[in-house]
Amino acid sequence: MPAPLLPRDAVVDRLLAAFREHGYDAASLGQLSKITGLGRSSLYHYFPGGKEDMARAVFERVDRWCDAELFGPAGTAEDPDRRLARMIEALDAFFAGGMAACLFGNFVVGSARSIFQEPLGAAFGRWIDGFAALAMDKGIPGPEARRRAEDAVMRLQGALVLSRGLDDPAPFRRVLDELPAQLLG
Amino acid sequence: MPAPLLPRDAVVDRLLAAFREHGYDAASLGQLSKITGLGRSSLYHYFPGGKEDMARAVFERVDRWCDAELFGPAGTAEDPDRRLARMIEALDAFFAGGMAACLFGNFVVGSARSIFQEPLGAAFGRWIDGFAALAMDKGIPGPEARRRAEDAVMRLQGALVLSRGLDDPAPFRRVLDELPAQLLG
DNA sequence: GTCTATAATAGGATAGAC
DNA sequence: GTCTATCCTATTATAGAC
Repeated sequence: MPAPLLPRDAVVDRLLAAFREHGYDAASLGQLSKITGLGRSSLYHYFPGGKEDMARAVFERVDRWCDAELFGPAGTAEDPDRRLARMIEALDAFFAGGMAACLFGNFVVGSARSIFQEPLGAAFGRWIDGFAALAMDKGIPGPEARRRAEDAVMRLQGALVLSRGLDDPAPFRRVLDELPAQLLG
Repeated sequence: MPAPLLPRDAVVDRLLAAFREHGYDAASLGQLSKITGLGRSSLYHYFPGGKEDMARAVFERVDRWCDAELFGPAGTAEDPDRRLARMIEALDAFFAGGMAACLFGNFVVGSARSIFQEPLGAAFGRWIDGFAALAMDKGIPGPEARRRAEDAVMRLQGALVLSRGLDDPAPFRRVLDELPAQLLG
């Protein structure tokens, strides 16, 4: 048997890039094959369930990324301000300064919405929970922390849409800069 | 010649519903034909340029809706608070309480992004300008008004993503409720 | 202005060789 | 694990009758 051209994780990374840029329905197997450098059959070897399997793997990868880079630090003893500073750095890199779309944001339309409805709600819920936990660690009372956390998620999602719509990273930049005061101030 | 089954505006309305729900790339002519009740050939009669023409017509229709329902009232002598209250009502209806996606938001991904890049930036710009004009009418200084207006657009877009992601109208509802204080307070 | 028919292409998915 | 070849469906778009 030939050796794998790419480790599975690398394949999933490239699939992620495609689903972020085109959305679920519009990401064609041809594009996915091209961007991974794998033939259709190789993709089906990794993902027997076809495109839906690929999207599921990508979805889970982003979920794991969030746990590791975003909300993993929440469990540490580090103070909330420093943890948030590291989250902001991670968000900036992950979203390419606001010019890369959010997979979850893309999946609220089209057939992805029905296919991934439950994990999608859970993923957004974890974002809110993660931010709320941070605010509560800072001493902000539960209901207010939750309100701020929801605001943070909305502002990030909205900033990604606006930055891409205007083709200008400034809105996303500003939301990141204001996040410490908005969430923990 | 047979009479038109639907006035052109009604056709565009139904196309809008499809592009909102599926996005540009994923909205197939089959779906568009089905949702309008028109055969493919009739669609090509209305829109000789095919899907791109249909999307253009839909885009312009939303633009006109914004002028009429959202920023048209900005020119009136009515006080800013009342004008905003009417905008909020219009937004609530247009976005079905947060459960209907935004066409502009959908068009920041896939091939729609490259096709509509310029009108898309202009549309988001008009949203910001419209809200900023309202805040300035209320006496808020230019730069601060502009900052609040950008925030308003981001929050609305983000709330639509979040409400659809959570399958819960509450985030959009809250953003609408808080809009008067956030923009004019 | 709408219809049926059709062309040409791209879509998702599978089979079997190596 | 990758490849080529293939199947079937759906896709965009056009032609021509009424």
